[in-house]
Amino acid sequence: MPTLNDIAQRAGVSTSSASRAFREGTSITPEVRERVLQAARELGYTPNLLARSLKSSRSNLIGVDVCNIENPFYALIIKSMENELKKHGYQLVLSYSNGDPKVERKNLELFVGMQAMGVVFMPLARKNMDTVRLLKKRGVALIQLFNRAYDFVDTISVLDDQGAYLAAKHILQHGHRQILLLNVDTPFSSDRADGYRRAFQELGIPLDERYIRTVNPANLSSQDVEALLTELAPTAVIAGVYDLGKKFLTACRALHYRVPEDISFVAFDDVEWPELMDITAVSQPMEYLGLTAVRMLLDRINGSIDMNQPVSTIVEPKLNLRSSVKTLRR
Amino acid sequence: MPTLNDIAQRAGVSTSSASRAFREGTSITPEVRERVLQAARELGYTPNLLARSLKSSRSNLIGVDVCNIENPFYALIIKSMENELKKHGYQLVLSYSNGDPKVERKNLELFVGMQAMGVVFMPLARKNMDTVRLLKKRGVALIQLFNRAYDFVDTISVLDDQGAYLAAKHILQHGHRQILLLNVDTPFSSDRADGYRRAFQELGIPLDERYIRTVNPANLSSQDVEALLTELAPTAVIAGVYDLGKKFLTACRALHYRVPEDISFVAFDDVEWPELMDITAVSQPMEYLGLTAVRMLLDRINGSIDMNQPVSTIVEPKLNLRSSVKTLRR
DNA sequence: TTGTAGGCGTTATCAA
DNA sequence: TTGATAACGCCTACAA
Repeated sequence: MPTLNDIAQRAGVSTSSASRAFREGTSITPEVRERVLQAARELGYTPNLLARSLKSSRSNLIGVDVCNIENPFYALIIKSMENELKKHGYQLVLSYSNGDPKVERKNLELFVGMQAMGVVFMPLARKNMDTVRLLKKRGVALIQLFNRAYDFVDTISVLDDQGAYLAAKHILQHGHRQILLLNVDTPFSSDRADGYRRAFQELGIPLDERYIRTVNPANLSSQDVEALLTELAPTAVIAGVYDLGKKFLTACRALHYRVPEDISFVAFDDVEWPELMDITAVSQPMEYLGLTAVRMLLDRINGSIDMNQPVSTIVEPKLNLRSSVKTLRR
Repeated sequence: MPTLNDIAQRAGVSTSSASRAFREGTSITPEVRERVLQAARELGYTPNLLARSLKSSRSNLIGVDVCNIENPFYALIIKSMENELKKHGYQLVLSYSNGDPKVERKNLELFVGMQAMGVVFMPLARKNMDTVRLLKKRGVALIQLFNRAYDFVDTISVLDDQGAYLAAKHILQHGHRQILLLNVDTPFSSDRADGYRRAFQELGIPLDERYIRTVNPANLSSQDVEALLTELAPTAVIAGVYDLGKKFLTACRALHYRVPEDISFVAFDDVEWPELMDITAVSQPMEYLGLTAVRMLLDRINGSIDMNQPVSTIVEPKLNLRSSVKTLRR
């Protein structure tokens, strides 16, 4: 494994000159640089980024902890972040916590150890106060996505209640009254139930709280969903989160319900199948989320934001109208 | 930022003792170790993994370059790899090349620079011979996924022609004859067209080569697919790759074709929507692929495989039967 | 078991 | 512009 020294020797210059040849804006004669680069080519030399980072105390690493990669929604955000980061010379390091706070903690600590200059994570709960504080104290640029779990950390979140509001209103306006909201008990940005209630209120329609069902997507079986559907006999369903939409559709198949003929439906997160299946869905701007996250990180890293107080960006979802909501005559 | 030295001082021991306190299997008095760890806690110290890697020349980094993350299929492989890698103390570093060989090269070079101990990539073409050779020469454990582009590199691939064979046979046995294969021109593991032809041959059914259409998923518009469907009027379609399935379904919507009433369909890659839409699909064992990749990497890294010759693992896909293929009476 | 000293590969400082 | 020298933070003989 050739080192800078080997190159320097072969090129007949000092190590410092060799070092300079590999960096921009260093004072070096073009001729010397070329000689060094030539030697490097011959020996197949590549700068050791570990040593470079150690010396310069700039790792250019950004740690990203994702809670659930199976959701293609997150994949798109990662892609967006990776693209933007690379433009600025940073490298994305990926971890999954699967929503487990203990794993999240491990991952965050690892990022600290790797001297990551920035970290993006998606806290499901406020369970790692010490570790997050440590990151902050270390001066690591920090962003929490979707959930404002730690109030001293920059946040990017989505106005989920607005999504539920749009969905519920849309369905109500099509004449439905028994609208099942499959709500999630994760403490995300804002409670979908609020938006749901707001829609009823605004339209002056009485609300039956039984139709708001808080469930845990991780534990919920398709059978559970089937049971809910038969128990409550809703004419329409809002899936509060991506996975729940899948479970709803699976349950529909088992019960031989057709959408929208037998039951109307609005999905959350418009990726992959809603478009294919012509299903109306609440949509979040994934690329924008990723882009914003990176920008906020870089602003912190470059000190463009020198305030101590945390910044919060809230993004509004929209409703992509398709044909999964039937008009009911009453 | 506290260093090992600071900890040592505070604990009243030497740097080496402090160092030992953080590692397993080192000879150190429990009492001393505790004092060191206590000091670390007080100062919020975390070992600098960069320095550690530099010194020990073990970065524990595994670089993964993905060609297309939008395909949830890849996301699942990444998840599987990340899980397995973490168990063994390695960290996944992620990059996207989007199928661009130039970007792929950049990414591979970056991995070298980061002193990655292993690299997994998905070459679309054999365009980076120099760089891949360099990796190999450097002793980086190397795996190419899906495409045996470089013959001196370990490979994990899927028998794609088998997938196409199973699909075509299944459709033929349901009485179809005009079966459009949307084939891809990426030089993947094995040509789907071969499997398609094999099915016809085996059943002694004459084949019309016009029904094998090699297309480029990246450039192909839904309109193109519509045009193909109207031109050839197939009674069934096999989408050779994930994205093409989506485009097919979109085209169906535009043309008001129903699956399977008006046209039968088999998808490639059984993730996300085929199950929801009750569509028969060729399925690849994603978790197994990821797991195998990691095992092969670790074997190389640990020298369990000390041969020079490359290893190749080929996985067979299966056909998940659902109800998107109609039986034709002829 | 503990401490000392040297070095991993690079960059920064300072003279020349 | 160039080169010698000293770090960056850690690990590891080796000696005590």
